[in-house]
Amino acid sequence: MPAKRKNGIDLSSSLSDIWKVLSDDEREVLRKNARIVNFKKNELIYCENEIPKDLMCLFKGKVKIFRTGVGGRNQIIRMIRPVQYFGYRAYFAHEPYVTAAAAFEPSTVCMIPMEIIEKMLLGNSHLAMLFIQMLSTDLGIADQRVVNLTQKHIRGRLAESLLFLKESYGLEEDGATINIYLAREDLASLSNMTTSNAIRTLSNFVDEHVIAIDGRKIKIIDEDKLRKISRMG
Amino acid sequence: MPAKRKNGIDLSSSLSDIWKVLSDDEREVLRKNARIVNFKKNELIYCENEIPKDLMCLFKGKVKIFRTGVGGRNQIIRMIRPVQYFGYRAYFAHEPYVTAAAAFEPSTVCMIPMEIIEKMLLGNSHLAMLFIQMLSTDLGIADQRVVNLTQKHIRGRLAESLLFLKESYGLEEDGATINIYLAREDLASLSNMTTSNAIRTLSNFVDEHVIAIDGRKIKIIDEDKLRKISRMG
DNA sequence: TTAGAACAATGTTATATAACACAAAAATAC
DNA sequence: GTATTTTTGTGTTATATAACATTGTTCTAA
Repeated sequence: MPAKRKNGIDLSSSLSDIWKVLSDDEREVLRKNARIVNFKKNELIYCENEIPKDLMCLFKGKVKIFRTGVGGRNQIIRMIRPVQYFGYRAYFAHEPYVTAAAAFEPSTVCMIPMEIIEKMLLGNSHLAMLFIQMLSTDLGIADQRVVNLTQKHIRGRLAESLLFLKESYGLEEDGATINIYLAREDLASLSNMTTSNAIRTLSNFVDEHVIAIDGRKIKIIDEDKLRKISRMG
Repeated sequence: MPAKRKNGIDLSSSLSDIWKVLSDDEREVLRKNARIVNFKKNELIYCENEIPKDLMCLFKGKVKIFRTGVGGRNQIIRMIRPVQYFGYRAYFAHEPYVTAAAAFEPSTVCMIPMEIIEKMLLGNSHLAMLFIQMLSTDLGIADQRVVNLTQKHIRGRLAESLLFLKESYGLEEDGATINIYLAREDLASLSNMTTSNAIRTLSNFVDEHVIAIDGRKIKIIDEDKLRKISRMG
């Protein structure tokens, strides 16, 4: 039996991870309570200090989780790709959001009230394990990120970001172009540097034949070298 | 009925958070499977790349979770106080440890095999919620830490660390001395700076009458000023 | 009690990176 | 299609912080 559709989107295939561990009754509850929301490019999905209300699942598009630091300088904390969940951490910690989320490009997000999820969690321990696993993975990434961002030099940080983008969003048909187009400013706030330095370092990489750039398209020419730069700094 | 004792330690009062959400049967399982291990000052509790096996609960002492970064430079990621749990994240993420843990001072740790905990989790969703909450809180802290460590200047980072130590370990009877004595080197690797700079900045704070130092004892003289420095950088 | 190591303090130099300024190119609006 | 804003690119300067060197101090051990 195919799942009911909302705005032409098949919930059962899109919410895959969660869907798998649910009973028919639980699935019906989700169907009834899920909202599908579309966001324009650069539109805010939630913002700092807001009270978290929904579990969000990115169906389509690309989303950045970021935080405004000293002197209004933004720092990208995490990036979300389809089909990943986000927005639930603060609810579980009983805090307002400490980050904000915005769509990089036109995006479709499925929202399910956290109260529903929380109730479901108490009756379905496999669902709980899923959240424990996601949180544990993210915390491990955050722990490593702290060290990478603070100890590596500019070149190493930018190289790492490029590799991270490749892992996250993959390559285009040519097998080289990273499948996400970021402004230099976003690349900078992902790599903890100023925009000027992102631009400069990117140019250096081009001179060294590690990458090629065409506007916002970045082609990885020599991945080994990029990895070496990322490791060494 | 009082809980059985192991090496003179009362499990039921020490494992408080977890204990509360367990049934009598589950408590009995923990009693049977818990080991109490003592660690000397500076002794390693677990190390990087090791396979995680136990949930650990610090009963007595102080523990640092750290990571070896570029060029062997250590970075303290988290600090543990009694009665906090640690060592479980990597197991849930199905990874080897990305961090190491060491005792700052003579410490007593209760260890419970993660297999036991995982099984218990599937049958007790309140226990699962507890882990979800702990992980969510830690992830929020990590997210904020990334921004603080990368964007604040040395003075701000050190001030923040001192405040953090005060919040975590409290003050002594005099109402001013921070209740943990760290080497300058540890203070540095907690604040992402070199040992020299930790020493220098500490001396500056003394000159400015923000703190007073006597060896490794740090007395907070002007907390407001310290907060201001932490905010501004 | 002395020898040796670990730790703390301080000054000097080197350097990575931010900050600033400006020009060119591209995107967007009118 | 021109005007205006945003983004990208590049050179210059300033500065925060690491790196290094040296000395004094405290702790540890034989």
